[in-house]
Amino acid sequence: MTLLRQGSGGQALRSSARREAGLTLDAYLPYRLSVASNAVSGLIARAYQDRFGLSVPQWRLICVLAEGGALTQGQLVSKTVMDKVMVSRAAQGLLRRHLVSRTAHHADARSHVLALSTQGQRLYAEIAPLALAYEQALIAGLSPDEVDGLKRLLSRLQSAATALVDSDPPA
Amino acid sequence: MTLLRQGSGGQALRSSARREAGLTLDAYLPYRLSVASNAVSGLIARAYQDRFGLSVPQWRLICVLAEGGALTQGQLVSKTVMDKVMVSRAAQGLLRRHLVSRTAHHADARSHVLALSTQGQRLYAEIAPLALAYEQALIAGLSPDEVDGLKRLLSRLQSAATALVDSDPPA
DNA sequence: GTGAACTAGTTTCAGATGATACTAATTCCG
DNA sequence: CGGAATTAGTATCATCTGAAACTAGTTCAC
Repeated sequence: MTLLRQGSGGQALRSSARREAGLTLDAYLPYRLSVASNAVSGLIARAYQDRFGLSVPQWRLICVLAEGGALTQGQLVSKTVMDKVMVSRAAQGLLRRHLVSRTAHHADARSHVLALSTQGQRLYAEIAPLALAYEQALIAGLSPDEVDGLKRLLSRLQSAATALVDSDPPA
Repeated sequence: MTLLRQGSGGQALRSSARREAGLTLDAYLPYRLSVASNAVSGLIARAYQDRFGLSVPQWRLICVLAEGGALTQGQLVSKTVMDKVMVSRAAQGLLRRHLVSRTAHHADARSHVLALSTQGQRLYAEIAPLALAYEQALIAGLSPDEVDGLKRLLSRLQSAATALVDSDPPA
């Protein structure tokens, strides 16, 4: 791993400095996490895009609306971990394609309530099995315990990261 | 979790359809992975940007060059899992700041060999401890076994995803 | 009630990103 | 050798993204 070519005139940091630093990209968790996530996201994104013309943000909205019924964009923001701009844009795309309906909020005229249209529900019913098939394909060979453990650790990293963002830096 | 408000006039899919689909965003691994990764990447990216004016791609190059000595951009591509355009741009930025040197490849005039400059090495020595401190802060509370397991599972997901990209779809 | 402070959502603008096309050098192969 | 096919790296363009400004509606406090 570290032994890949370096013969060609390389003048790497004397290994003492590296050992002192203790830092290798391949062993660095944030890097590993990012690379794995990009690989998976890319796969999923291409699948939804190619087959249904949906972006990932759009798919997330559909998914949450299918679970949760009618929601305002603000509620969607908190349920999807996307910012309001992204939700707004994704919603507009879905609206154009009549996959969601938008009705005035009964008590707040600024707010709109989004819900899956019949057509949107049909699309959801079509995509959901595919989404699950991808998940299955990805975790094939892992035990249910491993999958649970993985999810738990991911949550942990996520909350650690958000905590650090707020309460600032470790150095 | 699924019980968050939905009282407000919601007409969620009858739960039978959901159970049949078996799909909940919060339980969907690619989503969890993406959210966790974004949180961590955002944290790291901001840290490097604010304190050193480095983008994550630039930091990756520095890191690999510190490990591996002098490398061509092509070698950097394969070591960083970034495409050649990204490597090219990151390299240009580092070059502008004289953090890397670029010399002609002895045997191939198309190719350039990049290496950390003295200044670049200084910067690396300064950042590395911070990077490790962030990693430590993120995995605080996890046992070494858990961390190893996590890395192993991430690798597994990554290779499953790339395999699926090539050999196409599971449905 | 009326103005200050706030929230929902959209728009705008600037920088990041990715696919594609391009240039220059190299290799392959007859 | 000499031209077709490849490769290293860059530039171009169109899209995506995020931050901040903006609009419209609401709440709060006096």
